[in-house]
Amino acid sequence: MRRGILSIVGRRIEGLTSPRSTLCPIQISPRLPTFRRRVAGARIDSVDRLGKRVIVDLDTGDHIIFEPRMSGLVTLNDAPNKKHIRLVFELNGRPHIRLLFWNVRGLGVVNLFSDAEMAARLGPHKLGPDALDLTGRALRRRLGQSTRPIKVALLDQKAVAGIGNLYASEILNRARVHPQLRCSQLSPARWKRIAETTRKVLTEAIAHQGSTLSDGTYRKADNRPGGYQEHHRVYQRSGEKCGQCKRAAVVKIVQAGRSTFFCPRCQRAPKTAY
DNA sequence: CATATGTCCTGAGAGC
DNA sequence: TGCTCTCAGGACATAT
Repeated sequence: MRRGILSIVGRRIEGLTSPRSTLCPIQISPRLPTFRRRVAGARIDSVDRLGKRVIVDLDTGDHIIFEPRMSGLVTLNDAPNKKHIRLVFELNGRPHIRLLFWNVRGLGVVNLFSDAEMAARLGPHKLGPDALDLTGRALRRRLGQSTRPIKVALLDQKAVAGIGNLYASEILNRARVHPQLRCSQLSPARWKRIAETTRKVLTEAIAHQGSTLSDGTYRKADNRPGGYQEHHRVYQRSGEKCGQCKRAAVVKIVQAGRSTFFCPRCQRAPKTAY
């Protein structure tokens, strides 16, 4: 998502509009008139990613924080449909481009933060290390004492930033760790394997430009579907053969109100410390 | 403090 | 242009 919009760097924001919509408004802070005033004329210095957020840094010292969340996108010029385009940033220069915030369910959030607000809201005590930089040591330090199931804990952005529900199941399947194991049961070697697998799975997913699921909402910046869903070994594959061992059937359970998919053959629950 | 649960929202799909 | 129901899930608020 970040790569797809890199061409906005160097442009200035000429306008910001929210298309008229009968849908619920996205959460935007500060409110649109203030937001618009603060970004008007600002030059875009860089585009970063932090966990699941896309961060646009302005020469005014402000930062636009996009949180597309589920079924949301930050994209250029074109979106899966017009109906769910929530914000349009008009940029100067040629060719003409517009930065779009597209969001189906209205769960997306857009914030405008100063440097100080960035540190307070997205600093290290608010957000764990990015999943692509994850080490077994860091993961164990943050979660090793927890009594939570490992799958639930992996979704905690304060422990590690960037793992969503889909990838938590895929990571544990590849690491061969049962999702219901408590964090405190896991050995250092196991934490190391989970961290390595996290980096691997997310790197592959990014290389394939993400996963477009059955609802078709996730798209690359050019509005074409991602390809990683073809590589899912367990996610949304209940009853099908596990993509890893190709023998046992994938099982779906619910943890903390979220679906978890796993392979009972690859991911056995050990009887002793693990 | 740690952990668990409810809540927000729209659209897809199942079942009748 | 059938209707109703369930489910999907990030992050936060609230409860325990």
